[in-house]
Amino acid sequence: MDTIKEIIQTLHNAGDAEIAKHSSRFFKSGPGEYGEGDKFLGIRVPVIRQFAKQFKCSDLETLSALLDSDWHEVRLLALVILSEQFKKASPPVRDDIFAFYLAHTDRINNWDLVDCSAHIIVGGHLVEADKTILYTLADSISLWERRIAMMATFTFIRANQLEDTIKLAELLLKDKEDLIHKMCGWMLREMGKRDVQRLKAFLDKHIQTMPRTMLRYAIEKLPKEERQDYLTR
DNA sequence: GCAGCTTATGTT
DNA sequence: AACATAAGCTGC
Repeated sequence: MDTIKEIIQTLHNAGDAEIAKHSSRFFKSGPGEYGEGDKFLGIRVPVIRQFAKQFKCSDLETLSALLDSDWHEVRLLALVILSEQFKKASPPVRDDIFAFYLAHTDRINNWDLVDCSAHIIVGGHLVEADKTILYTLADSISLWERRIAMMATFTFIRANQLEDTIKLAELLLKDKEDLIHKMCGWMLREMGKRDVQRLKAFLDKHIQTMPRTMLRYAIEKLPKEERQDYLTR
């Protein structure tokens, strides 16, 4: 059994000051920015994924302690391990992991932490279940809970369930955060790969009020002329 | 404010 | 190896 201290020490040893400096800027950890106060060890994602294999058997208590870390990569490690465990878990264990995830959203507090896990754990749990909780998350004051809600629909889209992506995008249409505009545009685009008529219906309905970034992401896979048409309407 | 570019990462 | 995706950055 690896102790929490051993895991954190292992990550500390793998850190690189230059990468940490770059990550700190890239993930907006400055005052007033969305990642305010976050601290970085400077470890690239593929290296974290290697460590996740090494520590894949960590229990929820250990993962909870890792999520409590001030270090961004320690939290990322915990979420990669948790996501991998979810994929291989039995239904009752999946229930536990899902509940654990929702109980720790305050520590899933940057876009990469959401994007590596929400579609696997929240999407994976809800794809064959009641999805009401998504609308609670989408209504949260937390930017990250709202992003988790939309990211979860990635799994629904892959299962050809397109309805929730549209409903959530409509709920989030007036969101003030650029990171939500991007996420909605991304999922709308993915939805459009399955049903382009449905995407166009959404665009025709909302083009006057959609944030520009959401629109641009959503139309990215349309033919050039159609893209141009939507951009100049 | 917008369109296009750069870097890191994941998938096939 | 080639392609697709995210984010931030930059010049208009």
